[in-house]
Amino acid sequence: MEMICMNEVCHTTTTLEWKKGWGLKSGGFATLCYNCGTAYEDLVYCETFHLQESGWRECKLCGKHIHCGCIASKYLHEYLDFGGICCITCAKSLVTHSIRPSQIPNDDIPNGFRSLTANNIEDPQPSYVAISKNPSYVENRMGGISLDKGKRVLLCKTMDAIELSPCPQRQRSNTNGFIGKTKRDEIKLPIGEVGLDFPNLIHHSVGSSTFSKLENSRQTLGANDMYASLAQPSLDFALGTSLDTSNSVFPSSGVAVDGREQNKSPHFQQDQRTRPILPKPSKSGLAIGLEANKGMVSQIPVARPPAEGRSRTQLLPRYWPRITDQELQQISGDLNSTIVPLFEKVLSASDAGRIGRLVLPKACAEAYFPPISQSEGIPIRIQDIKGKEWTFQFRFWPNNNSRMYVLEGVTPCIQNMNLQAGDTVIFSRIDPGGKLVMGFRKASNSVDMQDSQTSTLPNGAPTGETSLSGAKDTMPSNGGGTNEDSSQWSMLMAEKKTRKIGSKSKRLLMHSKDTVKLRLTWDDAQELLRPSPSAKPTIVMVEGHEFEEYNEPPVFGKRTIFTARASGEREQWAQCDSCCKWRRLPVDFLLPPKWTCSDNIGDSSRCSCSAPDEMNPKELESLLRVGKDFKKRRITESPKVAQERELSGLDALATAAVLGADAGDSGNPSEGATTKHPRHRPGCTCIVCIQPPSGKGRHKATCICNVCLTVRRRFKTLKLRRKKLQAEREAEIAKGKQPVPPKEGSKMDGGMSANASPHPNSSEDERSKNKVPKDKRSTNKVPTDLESSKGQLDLNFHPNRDDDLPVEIAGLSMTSLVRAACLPLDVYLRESGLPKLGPCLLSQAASESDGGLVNEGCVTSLVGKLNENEVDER
DNA sequence: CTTTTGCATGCGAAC
DNA sequence: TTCGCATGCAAAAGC
Repeated sequence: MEMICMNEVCHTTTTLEWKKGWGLKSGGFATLCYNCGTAYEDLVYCETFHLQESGWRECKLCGKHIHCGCIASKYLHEYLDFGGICCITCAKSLVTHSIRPSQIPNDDIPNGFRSLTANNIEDPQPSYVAISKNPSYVENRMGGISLDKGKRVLLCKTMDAIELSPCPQRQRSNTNGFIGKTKRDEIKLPIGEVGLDFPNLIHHSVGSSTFSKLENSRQTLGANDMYASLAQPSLDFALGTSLDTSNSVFPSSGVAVDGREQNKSPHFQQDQRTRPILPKPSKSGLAIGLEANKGMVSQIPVARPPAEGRSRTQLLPRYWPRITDQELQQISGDLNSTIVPLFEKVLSASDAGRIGRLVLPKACAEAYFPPISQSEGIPIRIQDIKGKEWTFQFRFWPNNNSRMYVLEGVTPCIQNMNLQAGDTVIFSRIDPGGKLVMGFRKASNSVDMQDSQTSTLPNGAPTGETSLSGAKDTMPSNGGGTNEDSSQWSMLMAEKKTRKIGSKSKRLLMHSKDTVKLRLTWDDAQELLRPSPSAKPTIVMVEGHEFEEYNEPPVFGKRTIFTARASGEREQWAQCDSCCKWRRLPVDFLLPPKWTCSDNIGDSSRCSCSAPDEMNPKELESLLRVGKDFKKRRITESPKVAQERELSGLDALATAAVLGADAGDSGNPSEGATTKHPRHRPGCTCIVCIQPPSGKGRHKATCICNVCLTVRRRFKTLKLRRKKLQAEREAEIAKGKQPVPPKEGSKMDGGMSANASPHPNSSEDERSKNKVPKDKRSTNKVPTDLESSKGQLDLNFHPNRDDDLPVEIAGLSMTSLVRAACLPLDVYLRESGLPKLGPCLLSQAASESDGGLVNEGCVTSLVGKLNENEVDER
């Protein structure tokens, strides 16, 4: 039974559980909040309801007969505080005048729950009415409910309550989707299918008032079960439904299967006492949830408390099935049926081993599998929803006065599904029919090692690693050698992992899909992280590399789109939160979470929402598509690819170096957001991120890889540029102008000369060989000897890194800098009015250009220009 | 000799 | 302290 817990601390929609043993006035039973354990002593356990669970009752108000024992109920019924039940029609008449309990805000009442408190607030005996769409559920959990210390709570559930007072669907998540709106007919099953003999039920439904008679009643029902089972030619095992009244159809093997029938098993009797009632098969749960949530289907695999009340209150969360609403919807939609997830289990080494025994959690076995009294058990059939049926022996072993339930003969199924230790099998039920489905979910480690197996639903919808379909689409036809090796390896790894982690950590194991989602989310977050607007970075040097440290945590910035023009000019586009127009921004402009045109102070022509769009609709569409494509690519990127991407930062740099710095940016617009990020995100290809830690793995002095060659060439060009500047300065000095002092600790030079080598060890040698004082090396003084710089190339130096540059410096905008960077050196020099380089230098520069580095000149120009700025600043 | 079967044992979680 | 369950182990059965 669900209600809102009245404990102020808890106050959640929770499941009530009948408990016995405190000598409470309600006959030793109390109702406990499943969440916080608060005992509701006054929510008494109604004995009479038990007695009537499978019978018909006469409504005290209108005289209608109400069947209250099973899903074949013709009339919905309600429990009245003054005793007994009444039909829904009469209950509605009560509800019409009902008021809401003052203690519970309307909004706090979860979906499917509604106040039906008696209309008279002065009523010293307020009414509590439970309306059940699933009568058995309520019956099994709740009988009459009385006042709890003056608090008026109405406990009601499902359809008719919602019909009378629709609850917002946003509440649905609170109940895991098991509550919602559905058609009344959906909870009905044909009587024949249920297998009940109604007159018989009526016969023994009235009159008794002792618990033992309940047992008798159930025994009789058990007999009916047997009739039903024997009458059915099918061997299908109807899950769950078999446990209460009828619709289980056991294998016609003639085995006496039910401890209830034979009552031989003390074990089972004990269970019957402590767990008084087994739940009815709930078609309500998922069907309702799915019905109510079309169009808003969660794709997050949620650990769902099983629909059935018993298991919901007794199964450990680790056995709660995890499956997304979308998957359920797809499956049930395709099959015109409802998938009711029951429980799942992570396969142990024993389960997945060749022994072919799958140990079932006791609670699950007793809740969802047919009761067995004989150790040898019964054969049951489990099928996937494609119709592939597997027959297992469901049995138990006596174990320390208890039982250990196992499914025997699961090896073919396990192998067919290519499952290994660590993978998860998911048991579900298909309604109507109650057939058991055995799905699976691959473990993350096996996914990683096996090319990310993706199961496919019957309709072809990808489901990630979860499948209820029996893995038909993904299963190899036969375990070939490679696959076998892979399986063994995976199993070994899973076993190792299991042993390493230990069962203690079972509950902490994160399902692979969760990790993927988490990772994507983190990636997303990283992309949006910005330094706090008020934060001033502290530049720290770690092994000679500069790092920006922020004392304040990063904030989430506004998502922008980066583009690159054909000219190579990089742009950043941001959408105004107010007018939704897209505005162009400098590439290194960091936006706060909320940004409007008025914040666009850098562009006076478009610092107002009234300013027209800079782009025509076509360009805008193109821009948005670029952003979307990148996002899509990132989302659909398999973890493996993502990992490869993370590992290939160096290659990315090399590619960027060869193709030009903008090559990557133009393809991945949003990746441009790496500028000045407070934390470098995974996959970042910036020079800092790709630098191996602690100097390990750095390139040797003789390395001729693309990166090193490129950096060397750039370095040479830089030196040429500096030499030129030096010459200019000297010329200026000669003309009597004030020389521009070199900047102390120039980032550029510091990186190039002091820390610059990708080969730190050799660079030390070089330094000692060249006998350049350390303090001098750290200055911005331009080396005069190119050879002295050999071997001191710095992979940490990013020629394109503009993140530390001021946006506007001495009249130079970033745009102009980038533009300048794209010009060939000689063109740039000409345009800048700078004196041409000497023939030898020009030829050297030309030879570099001929070397295939299209952007070399651009980079050099940019660097030179920037250096010039630095010099000018000084 | 290998595989299957039934049970025992011990660890860890729940109570 | 109890219970559940993963797994070990020995006897039985099968090849």
